[in-house]
Amino acid sequence: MTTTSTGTSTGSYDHATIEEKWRQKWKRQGSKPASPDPSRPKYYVLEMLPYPSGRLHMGHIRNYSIGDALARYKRMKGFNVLHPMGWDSYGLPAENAAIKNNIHPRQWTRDNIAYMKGQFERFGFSYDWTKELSTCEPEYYRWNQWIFLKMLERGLAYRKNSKVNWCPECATVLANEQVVNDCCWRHETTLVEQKELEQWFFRITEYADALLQDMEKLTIWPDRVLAMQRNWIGKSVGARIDFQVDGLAESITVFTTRVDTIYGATAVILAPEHPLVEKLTTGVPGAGSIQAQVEQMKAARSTAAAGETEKLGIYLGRFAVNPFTEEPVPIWVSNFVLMGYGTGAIMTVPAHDERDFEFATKYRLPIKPVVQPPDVPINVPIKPQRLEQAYTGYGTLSDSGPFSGLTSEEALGKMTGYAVEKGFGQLETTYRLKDWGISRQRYWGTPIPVIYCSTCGVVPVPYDQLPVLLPENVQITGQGQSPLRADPEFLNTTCPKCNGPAERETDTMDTFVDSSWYFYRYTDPTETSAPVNSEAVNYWFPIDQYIGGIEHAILHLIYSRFFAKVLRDLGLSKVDEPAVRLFTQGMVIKDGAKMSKSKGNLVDPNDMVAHYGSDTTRMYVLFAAPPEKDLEWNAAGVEGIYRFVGRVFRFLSKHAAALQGVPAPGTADASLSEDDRKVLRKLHQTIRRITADFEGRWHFNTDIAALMELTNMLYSVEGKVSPPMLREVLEGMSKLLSPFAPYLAHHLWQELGHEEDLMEVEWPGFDPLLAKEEEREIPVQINGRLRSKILVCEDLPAEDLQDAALADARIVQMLAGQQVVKIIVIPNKLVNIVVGRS
RNA sequence: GCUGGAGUGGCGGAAUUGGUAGACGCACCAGACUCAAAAUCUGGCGCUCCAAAAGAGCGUGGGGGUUCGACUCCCCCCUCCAGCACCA
Repeated sequence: MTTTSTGTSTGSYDHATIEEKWRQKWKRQGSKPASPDPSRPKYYVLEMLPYPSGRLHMGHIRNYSIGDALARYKRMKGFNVLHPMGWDSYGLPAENAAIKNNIHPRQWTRDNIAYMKGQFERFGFSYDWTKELSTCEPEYYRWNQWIFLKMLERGLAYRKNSKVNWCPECATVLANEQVVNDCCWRHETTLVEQKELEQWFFRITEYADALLQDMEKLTIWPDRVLAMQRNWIGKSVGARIDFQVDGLAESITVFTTRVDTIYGATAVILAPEHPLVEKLTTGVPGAGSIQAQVEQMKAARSTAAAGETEKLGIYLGRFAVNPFTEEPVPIWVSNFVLMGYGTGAIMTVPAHDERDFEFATKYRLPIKPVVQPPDVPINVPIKPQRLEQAYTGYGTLSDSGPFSGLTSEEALGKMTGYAVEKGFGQLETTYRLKDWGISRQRYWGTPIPVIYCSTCGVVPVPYDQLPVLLPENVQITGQGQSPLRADPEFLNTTCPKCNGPAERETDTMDTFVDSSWYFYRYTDPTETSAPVNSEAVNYWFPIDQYIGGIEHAILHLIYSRFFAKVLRDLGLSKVDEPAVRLFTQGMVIKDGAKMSKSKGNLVDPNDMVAHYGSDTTRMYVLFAAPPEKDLEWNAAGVEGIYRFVGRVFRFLSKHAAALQGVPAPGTADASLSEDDRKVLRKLHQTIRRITADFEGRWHFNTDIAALMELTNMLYSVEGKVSPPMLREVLEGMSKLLSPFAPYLAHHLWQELGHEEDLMEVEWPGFDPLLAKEEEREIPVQINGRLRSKILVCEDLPAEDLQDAALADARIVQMLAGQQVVKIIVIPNKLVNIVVGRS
């Protein structure tokens, strides 16, 4: 299908020659560095930076084709555009490659970057490479350390011993966000274990409310991303209530969002891991057996896979006193109560909670309704024995002492207030979001800049000793302990405070730290005195458009929002949110599954480029589906785009020489032939359509369809259009094509005799008068059914349109003997004649 | 279960405030060019009835509703995808 023609202007389409020519030219020119320019509106368009895995995949190409189309459009619209690219270059695959192939991770990473950068260039993506950064280089990661130290000063970084997620496959700790269905996010079938370790955490929970609140500013983020984040943060407002343990000087604090149901509480249930379990069971009859059962429950839970597990209960042999009713309720332990949420203890209200209902039914606990649904009269309480399921909605309180008769909404406030007043409760807001564990027991990451001294304790590395360089010659084992521990030169140091012998922290940071703020650094990656150049950041921020995959909806995008707030509070930036607009593109699917190495359904961008060229590949991924939807790969579809590109090329090749030096056409109606007017109209309609799309919903598939229609029309009027008009339309076409198929567009532009760079040319405007149709086919309906069509001139007034419709021969015939009840006339749209039924 | 999204020809998809459903592309069919093929150019192409044309009927997951008119708005239901999931 590719030819070996020389690529002369009359040959068939030879993408290889054309694209190579422009690639060389662009390479010679180099990137034009974007810099702050207050005289022009700025536009920061950002695509998520890739991990340098070795080569780009189709998902990347889709992501970057969308971003590049936008960047090119905005540039032509006169914006000062920042469009950077870099490398998220720390991470496990480099280490695994090192173990497997005996190559240093840095070497492996740099080789990959060099290769992938070549791919970027081959695709003609218009990045400002002067802003390139790579997170594994000290110029970048030293600022991870700097930010860490600032966070440490502010209590936003802290160390604690805690249960953490451990992936045996990765041999490292994972953040909660990296655990998917109890498995590792990178090893979907490897169950994550719980390990007790000393770890560093970022106090993201400090910003939980801000992260939730500021979502209101993210009005142009996809709903599903906002929903996922809201869900992940999981705020719930409720109360803590203390239940005194009968016969012990202890109380059990439960968390509830439904204090209004507390008169219906018939038990208190603890998580098996609850610290009070041992004390509570000491001295009760059968203590040994009870404790053994609890231990068994704990063990069963830690190995249980995801999914529904049967609710099991163990009665502890003790009672606690409901502070509202002052009646004793039994204390149980159950596997459905989670230690990691709330207080690890709940009150059970079987009548008003489905889980409690199930548990109470199984263990024959009393079910006492205390909230009446709005449609049931208050003086007819639901009989417990007739209760078939819990009523979980709000309603009116009954059997609730002095609170009876209140609505749930009223009761929540009043009863919490009462508990606070009496000293056995307090208002409490809980979050599902947990602090971000950032320690990783791996080599290829940013060293955590902390020193442990036996006399001074935890000592931060002084700022003037940054960066703490990652040593290069280290034995990478993947054995579950940071390889840095085995490097005495790195490990052993002196304490900055007392000068005594000390050890460095040997864990490295989660690589999500790297990608949480890289887009700030892009604005000036050469800054040496701070993580960011504030002047540059203040000019470019916020990001006007961020584009990437939905898979980062929680991980990267929540961490980035957190960092934005931290950097703001450190005075490094002024924005609350990093990106005002987020666009999440759909996945690339083939044979019913997401393209992936493991599924074996990859289409290699390199093969596509070799066969069809960059323009065809880029246009295909934009044409096959609207960008937010999943894209089903279809090899025959690529052929279709290739044909279109060739069609444009051949048309131009045939006419370009004759059009050199031809003057611009007049646009005065009278001077133009019918075909000239027709093709000019189509051009202006196409400009209108594509411009509107860039400003709106980005349905590039329909824009490319519009360009196909324009091309089809060019063929249909070939030989009938005047040379000035042909030139006008082809120039317009070059501009309209340039965001999607830059090589072809530049080629057309040059063939038409232009010296200037098409990228610097102004985006075409459209003239509504020129875009206007002269005639229009109007459907005529009878009782809503299409019966005829009439051809009338554009904007024909309603009365005339009605007359024309009623004069139509077919309509006259069909209306014979009918009673016309009403006629609906919508100018430029339709006529609908309503006739009476007889 | 909760949250978000989707369901339109053989396929990908189009229809921006309710107004000709199926733009554009793929596949398929036919014609031109050719000794022939490929490539290219041109035309056809939702389904059913009819030999065909003319024409008629049906048709946007299903059922109801609002309207002169519904892929589009309202109510109920089904299916699929994604995320979360014993969160008190």
